[in-house]
Amino acid sequence: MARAATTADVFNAIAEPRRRDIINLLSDGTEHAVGDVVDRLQIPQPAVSKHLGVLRKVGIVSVTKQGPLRLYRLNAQELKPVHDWVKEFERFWTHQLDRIKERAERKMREQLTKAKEKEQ
Amino acid sequence: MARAATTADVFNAIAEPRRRDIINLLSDGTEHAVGDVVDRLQIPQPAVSKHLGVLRKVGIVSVTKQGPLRLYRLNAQELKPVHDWVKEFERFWTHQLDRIKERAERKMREQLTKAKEKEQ
DNA sequence: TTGACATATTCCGATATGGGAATATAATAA
DNA sequence: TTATTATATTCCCATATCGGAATATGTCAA
Repeated sequence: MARAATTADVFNAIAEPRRRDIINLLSDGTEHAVGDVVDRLQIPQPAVSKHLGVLRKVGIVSVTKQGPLRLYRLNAQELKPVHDWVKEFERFWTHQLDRIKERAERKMREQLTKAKEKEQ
Repeated sequence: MARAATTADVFNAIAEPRRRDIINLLSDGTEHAVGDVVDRLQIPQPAVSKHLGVLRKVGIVSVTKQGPLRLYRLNAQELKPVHDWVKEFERFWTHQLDRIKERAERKMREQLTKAKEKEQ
């Protein structure tokens, strides 16, 4: 077997930087025509259409037709599995911050102690 | 150009389900030998070595040698970029929950109102 | 119908993949 | 040294990729 298809799941779909760019652009919650994405991200139109096709296949975006335009909108909740998975690791860098904070506080207490000692 | 290498960045590296499984296994913070991963995840040893190689290349895991064993440990902070990116979309499902909560609360207030009306 | 515009699709080529099987390498013990 | 155990690497294959270029499709207006 080869590498999983980009349309296999959300994790594969968002591996592409340009697709994340597109998602970011759509994250304002409004509908965007393909040409809009092309203009704003400076990506050739066929590439945009293809990327949107991948995102649509995994449900991250949905389309509605309006005349000759195709309006894409974000279905952000499809990203929740990614969030849920990576959230488990939040503690690793949060705790790191805690440790930094603790060290800073200890230092401050030490400073206070020193100052008090001087007073006497 | 073809699809980006799995070692191109964290997003590509974690697209593989088995690699996420390995990351999950290592998330206890302790060191694990390759054979341990093989036993627990029931993945052939060469596959595990290859996946760990990808994860090492992007910095998600690091190795130390201990006799014939290679002990792998997680560098979870490397997952922060993923967390940071996807966190932006948290509001989409959080707000959804808020709406559900609001509806539930409104319903409860209505119930209370009805009960009061009955009292009189 | 014809033309103009918006978008999708197809074809191409270069590339990397992940799995399996076999094999190589490394460390240690007997 | 040799055997054993742990792990990494190599080779092969089927497959899917993304980008670019060209082209097809669809919608509307004149």
